[in-house]
Amino acid sequence: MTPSFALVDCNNFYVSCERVFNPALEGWPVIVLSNNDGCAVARSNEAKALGIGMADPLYKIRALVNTHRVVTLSSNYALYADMSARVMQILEAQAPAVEVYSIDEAFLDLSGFKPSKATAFCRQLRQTIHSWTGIPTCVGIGPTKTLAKVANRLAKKHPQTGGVLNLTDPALQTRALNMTEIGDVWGIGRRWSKRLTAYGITTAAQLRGVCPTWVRKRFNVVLQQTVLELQGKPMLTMETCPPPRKSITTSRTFGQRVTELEPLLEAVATFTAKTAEKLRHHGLLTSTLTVFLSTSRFDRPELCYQNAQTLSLTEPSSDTNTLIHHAHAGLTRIYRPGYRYQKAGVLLLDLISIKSYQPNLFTDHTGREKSTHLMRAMDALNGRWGRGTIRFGAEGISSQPVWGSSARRKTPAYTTRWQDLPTVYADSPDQR
DNA sequence: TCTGGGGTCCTAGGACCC
DNA sequence: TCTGGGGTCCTAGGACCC
Repeated sequence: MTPSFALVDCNNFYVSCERVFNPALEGWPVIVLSNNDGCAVARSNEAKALGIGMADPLYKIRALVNTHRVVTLSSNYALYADMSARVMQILEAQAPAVEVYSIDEAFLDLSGFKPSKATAFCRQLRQTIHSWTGIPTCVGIGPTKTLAKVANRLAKKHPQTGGVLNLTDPALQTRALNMTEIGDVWGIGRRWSKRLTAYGITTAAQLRGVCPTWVRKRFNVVLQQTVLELQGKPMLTMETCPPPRKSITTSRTFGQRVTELEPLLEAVATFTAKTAEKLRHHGLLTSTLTVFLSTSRFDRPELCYQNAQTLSLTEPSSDTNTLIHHAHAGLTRIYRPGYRYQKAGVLLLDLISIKSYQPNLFTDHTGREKSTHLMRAMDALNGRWGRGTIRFGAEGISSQPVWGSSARRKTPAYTTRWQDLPTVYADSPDQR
């Protein structure tokens, strides 16, 4: 059976989610900002057409935003995560095998399909997703994941494809690869793009033509795989069940610079609590915690400082209290007065499943049991009434701490919080 | 003044061991 | 003055992804 992959990718995903609940945004240039309203992380086609680039800092595009009345929104991850789940649910129900690749993308295994059937199936799927969720998508089809990616990119770029492009045909493949710049190939970032260009390789078609062994020697196995995939030899397979996580982290840029240790301890406690919650949610335990803090990398070198401290736990744990203690110990060691800190975070490593945990001779069984009950109760309460309803004193009690991120234009959590449920009127506005 | 967050994988080099 | 070799493990840094 010839392998065939489809890549379903939501168009301008975050912006599309916002538009579902605010159709007035349709046709307008819209951008969604990163945490702290720092950079543009999603752009509508109109915003792209104005020249707003991915991850452009807001302060640099301020003039453009004002002149063209670009709508700027803070990111609303609760909404995007929920909308993503709805899209994926449709795929799971309709496609033979699905690999959720990111919040807005999934690979499908279409190996059983004839090429024309695959295209028709994807057109139908696209339509279903749109009418059931309001989210527009594009689909690329190819004999390898990398070629499906190429196809998807072209489907997005060229409306005449009707949102679906099938690159099963070799002649079409060549045409497509000739139209694709080297930096637009999946797996080729800015650095490699530059190095390849220095060798005179500037298109995907040229990259397909180079000797894989040469690439292996000059670059690495990852890029060699990319070459083979472009040649139509599948190196990457479907990963329908996600591999176990290796790390979990929470970090934030502060809304304003922080100089004192006190608020940093509070911020790090909050990040630790959040990370521990994720850890428990995944049924995992950690035995290594890293805490880090830094000034801005854009500061003058003499004002820059960054450091991290890694601590080992005597026993694997997912207890917020224990983890906060370690994080605080680490932070106190790396904190230096006199700097204007911009960011801090917590990283949990050496994760094991709670099922494979083995107590040792010195394990405090009563203590562990108590902790499990306490954490379970906390998670239940916060799940029911919202995150932070019940928290550790170390996290602070202010609803607007000095280190807090700013998110000035956040839309409601339309689909995940009862109070935020949108109201729909059957009559016309002037009758209200 | 203002510049995101959360991941994975590969490689080179050092430490250590026999 | 001459000063082995091979294997493994760990870590930091660099590259990529969305």
